[in-house]
Parts: sequence; C-alpha cells; structure tokens
Amino acid sequence: MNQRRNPSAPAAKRRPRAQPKRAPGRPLADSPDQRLRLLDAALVCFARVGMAATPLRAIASEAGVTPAMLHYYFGDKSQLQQAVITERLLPTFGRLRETLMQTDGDVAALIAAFVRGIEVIVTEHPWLPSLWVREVLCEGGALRELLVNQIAPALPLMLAQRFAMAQRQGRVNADLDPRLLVVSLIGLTMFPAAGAPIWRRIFDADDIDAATLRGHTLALLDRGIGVG
Amino acid sequence: MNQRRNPSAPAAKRRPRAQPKRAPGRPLADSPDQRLRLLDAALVCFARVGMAATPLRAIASEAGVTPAMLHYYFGDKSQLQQAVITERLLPTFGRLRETLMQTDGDVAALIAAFVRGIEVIVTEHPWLPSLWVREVLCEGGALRELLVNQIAPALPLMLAQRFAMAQRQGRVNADLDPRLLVVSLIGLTMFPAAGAPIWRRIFDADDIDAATLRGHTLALLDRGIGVG
DNA sequence: AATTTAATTAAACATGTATTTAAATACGGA
DNA sequence: TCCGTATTTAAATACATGTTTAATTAAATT
Repeated sequence: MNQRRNPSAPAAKRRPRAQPKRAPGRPLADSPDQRLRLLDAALVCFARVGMAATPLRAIASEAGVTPAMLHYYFGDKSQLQQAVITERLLPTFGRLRETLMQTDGDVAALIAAFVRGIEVIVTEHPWLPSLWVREVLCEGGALRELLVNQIAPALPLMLAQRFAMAQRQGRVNADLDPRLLVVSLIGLTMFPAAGAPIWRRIFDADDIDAATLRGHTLALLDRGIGVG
Repeated sequence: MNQRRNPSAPAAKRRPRAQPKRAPGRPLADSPDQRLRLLDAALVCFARVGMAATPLRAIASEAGVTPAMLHYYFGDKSQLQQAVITERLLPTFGRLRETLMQTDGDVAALIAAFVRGIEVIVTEHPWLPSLWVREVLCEGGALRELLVNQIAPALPLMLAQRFAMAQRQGRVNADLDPRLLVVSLIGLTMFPAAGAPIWRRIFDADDIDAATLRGHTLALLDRGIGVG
C-alpha cells in the first residue's frame, strides 16, 4: 500500500495588524491600566480559540503589546489564566447565584428566574457560553474543577434541593429526577446559547430573538415539570 | 507594582509506557493491520484531549509506534483527522439517521426513537459525546462544517419539518418553535451524555443509570410538548 | 537465490511557543 | 536636578511539535 504525497494544507496567514513599533521604555503617565487591558485581550482570545489553544503572542498582539508584558504582569501562562478566571468569570456566576437566592416563590418562579438570569448573563457577556463549553464541558477543561468545587455547591445543588422539596409536596411530576432536572435546565439554556451560531445557520433562524427563545424554553419546562 | 516570581507550575509527567524498543524493519507477516490500530489510537486521543490538541506523538505512543508511521499511512495530520472522521464518525451518525427515517409514528414515537437512538450510540461509542462537544460545539471545531453540510440536512432539518407538521395538525403545543424543539432535544440528550462525568460528581449520582435518564427525559419531553 | 518492494525506526530539520535576560525610557521622590 | 524604580521592548534560550530523510528489516517477486 502506497501513501499519497499531497503537500496541500494551505496555512491561513495571520493579519499583520500594522503595529506602530513602539520603542521600549516606561510609558507616559496618562497611559491606561495595562493589566486590565491584558485581561480583556485574554478573554477575547480565550472565547475565540480556547484557553489552552491561545498562544501568549495572540493575547499580546490583541492588546498591541509584547509577550514579555504578560510575564511582567502575571508571572506565567497559568497565572494569567487564573487571573482571568477569578477576576472576570467568578463574579459573573456569583451574581446569578445572588439573584436565584433571592427568588423564593414556587418552582415555576425559580425556573423563570434561572432562564431569565442566563439570558441576561449571555447578553452581557457573549463570550461566556463559548468559554463554558470549552473549559467546563470539554474533558480537561481548565474550569471544570472550579465549577465542581466552587460554583456547584452554590447553584446546582441548591436548585436540586428545591426541586426535590417541591416534588415531595406534589408540585413536580413524580417521573422526574430532581438532580437530572438541573441538568435539563442547563441543557435548555446554556447549551442553546452556546450552540446558537450553529442552529441559526442550520435552520436559517435569524428571526428567533431572545424573547422567542425564552418563550419556547419556559413553555417546554412549565408543562414538562408540572403535575398532570 | 512588583510581579511575583513564583516558579511553581508542577508539570505533570507523561507515563514512560515502557516501550519494547523494537528495531526498524518490516514486521512479520502475521502482524495486525496497523492502519486500523492507528485510527483506534487516534480516536482514543481525540476523545481525551481533542483533535486539535492531540500531538501526533501522543497517537503514536498510544499505538506503541513511531510518529513517522502516521505520515506513512496518512500523509499528514489533517489527512489523519479526515480519515478518522469519514471512517469512524460519519457511519455512526448515518445509522442514527436510518433508524429515524424508518420511524413513522406520531411525534411521541419519533422523540422516543431519537432519545433511544442517542442512548444506543453513546453506549456503543463512549467517545462520541466528548468529541461532539469539542469538535462541533466549540468554535473552530474541526467537525462543525461537516455537521452543517452533511449531517444537518439529513437529521435536524428532517426533525424540524416533522415537528412543524405535527404542530399544524394541533398535536404539538403552539407555544413551541419546531426548530428550537430540535435544539431542545439535543440539549436533553447529547448534552447530558457529554456532561455526565460532571453531574455525576456534583450530585454524587452513581445511582442514575441509562433507563432512569431516559425515563426522566421522556417524561419531561412528552408532557412539555403535548397540547394541554 | 537474487532482487525489488513494503513497513518500520532513529535521527535530523524547521517552525512555533513559553520564558528569561538585558537594555531602554519615563516617572517620582530626594 | 539627579537617581532609583517602574514599565516596556528586543533579543536570546529552551523545548515541543509536524515533517522529512536515511537506514534497516522482512516480505514478495523473479
């Protein structure tokens, strides 16, 4: 058996980006906070190609700066990633947790608050679903441990407990599992958000806006969960 | 502001794997088909760390062989990936499509067949949900175009049409969107399969087996979709 | 039996990436 | 005004990866 010798593989060229070739040296006093700019640039790159696959050069280039800057401010690659997580990601989930903790109506109200909360988060932070898929859902993702250890006790476990209680009180279909209901809830909110670029293309669905999506999701959940 | 000099970052060591140090040269006549072994090894690695992130050396090591072997059989990295896709991935989705095409009952039967079909696929090919998340759901994934161009017309579009028809006949809740219903269906099947390692840990849910999961999913969908 | 061909390894090569070092420049306080 | 320090770049270093080449061994063919 002979192998083919096909030297195709057209490597896509990076855009040159026309850098102003700034000379080394301390910047003028009115220059912006570079650390924050670097975190912004990192987040943009992480959402675009993933944390693991983002070269430091890409972040530096996005910020119009040298890779050595990243080491100056963050030490090394993993500490930069950690900084992005704790300073940009955790606060976002923390606010959703706060919102849900303050919702103390029935199950339908809790679910509506969750669906609405995800909608708000995704609108404010369009990079989040991408990052969530890549760093939590993917095996070996950088944020999975963080989810399990820090976010899960505050959010999914709390939701499961409230579903279980409502089920004992006969207000949730007995054929459902309270824990799987949390999984279903995420599969009907975060997953559609993450997959939106795909299903919009497949179904040519530019007419579906956030309100339509929310209406569909709540219709499915409200009927699906309620007792007969 | 001074940066920290923290030279921690304990790099996890690869297992040496105790290679028998075979000498070069053509193998004995009764040796197995290496091409198939290489495809197997590639699939294992792809599911574990992703197609893009898998070094050829990892595949070679998994198969107990030299990286040059991969070039001998497949030419280069992208051709190896293509071979895994067309020879291992497409047939699996093709079989699901066949199954669903032959299901011509009402909406509930179609949905039950889909849920059951995903369950079978995931049982037979545990690597699939991982790969699906990483290569389809992730932006820039190697299989997204494939899904949109080759799988979508045969599966999701067909499902959406059948849902729309049933809805016109008054057998599906009018508040739902037929296209989003396909998204929901995947969010309630493939997504829970892909996330199983996570939610099993979070909820300590080793007691939930395939039948329980299917029961939950169908209960939610049957009630959620039906008209009042 | 001799020769060609197929399958395999070891080693070299080219490229890209994270990281370190040295130098340059401006700020801030003495 | 002068000097130490903070912030930045350019260049050097070290290592991993995809790919190629030459050598080696067994099968296949004559």
